Amino acid sequence: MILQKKKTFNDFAAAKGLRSTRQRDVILDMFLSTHQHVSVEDLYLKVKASHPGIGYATVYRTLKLFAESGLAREILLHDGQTRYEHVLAGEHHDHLVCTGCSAIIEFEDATIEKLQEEIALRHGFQIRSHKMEIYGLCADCSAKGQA
Amino acid sequence: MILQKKKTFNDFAAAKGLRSTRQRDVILDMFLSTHQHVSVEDLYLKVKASHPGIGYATVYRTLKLFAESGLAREILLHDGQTRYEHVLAGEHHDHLVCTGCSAIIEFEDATIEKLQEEIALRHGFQIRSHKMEIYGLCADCSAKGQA
DNA sequence: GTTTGAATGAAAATGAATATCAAAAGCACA
DNA sequence: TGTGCTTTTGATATTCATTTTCATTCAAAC
Ligand SMILES: [Mn+2]
Ligand SMILES: [Mn+2]
Ligand SMILES: [Zn+2]
Ligand SMILES: [Zn+2]
Repeated sequence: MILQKKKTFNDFAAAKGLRSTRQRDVILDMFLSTHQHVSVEDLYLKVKASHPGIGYATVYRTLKLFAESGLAREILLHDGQTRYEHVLAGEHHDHLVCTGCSAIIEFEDATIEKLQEEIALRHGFQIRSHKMEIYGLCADCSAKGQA
Repeated sequence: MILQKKKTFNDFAAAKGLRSTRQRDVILDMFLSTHQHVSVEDLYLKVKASHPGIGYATVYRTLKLFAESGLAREILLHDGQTRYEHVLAGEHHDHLVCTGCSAIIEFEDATIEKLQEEIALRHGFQIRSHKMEIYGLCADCSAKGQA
């Protein structure tokens, strides 16, 4: 699993003629050990804890490379912070975002995806990507709100 | 139509105890005379042309008020600029965004909206808002790409 | 008219993302 | 293993949209 992902990135790097560096190895390890939806700041702090020499800009640049390699996906929610999440092969999902506690719930809906394609077709539009986010209160937060 | 919208804002302002100012009147008129999806910068320039005294910050603040009053909707596409669009009573739509020419096509799909509600229900999630954007190439741009 | 607090506008501050550039490091080749 | 060339890095500066600050102006209640 993790080895497979490292291979994905190494193949990408090789194909692009990128050099292999200690920094990129460390950042990749750290990214693979995180859970969903890390902000650049989050990951930077995590990296800095064990490798204080690694700079901010490098984390930014490297995460962009991960996204480009297909390893990660960049997501922009409504808080002005870019986040990155793991991309599982052939999988796609969208998000429920709690405005109370910032929890993010993932979901997949094949019917919606299909309908999106039909809409695009109807407008002669070629889909390259899409985003769909539902904002509101998660179960916990709406329970608390009423208590 | 326009009178109705002015009333919407005036009622909101009254309810909130906001004062009525020349600036807000001008900005409202200008906003109502624009077409879809104005950026703050766009509107500021338009306002400045006839009312050079009105400041940047006031346009920002006032557009936020319009959104709060239900008159306008804030939309954040992937170009780092907040835009505002008119809200027609009881209407909702989403966007197809062309990454070639920046054209924005609006669409509505009741089935998708319904499915979103079902998904939320399944997760005990209370929807407050949602966004759905499809990025890609519009008919014109994909035709040009092939030519 | 006077008073009082909200609104305004110019300018400064913020904050995320990107660019700059000298120093460090990877890598091909001898 | 060393040399030379090029990429990468990291500290810092810069950019750009947005927000904040704060002295001044103004709306509106008295
Ligand atoms: Mn996710
Ligand atoms: Mn629209
Ligand atoms: Zn929550
Ligand atoms: Zn186009």
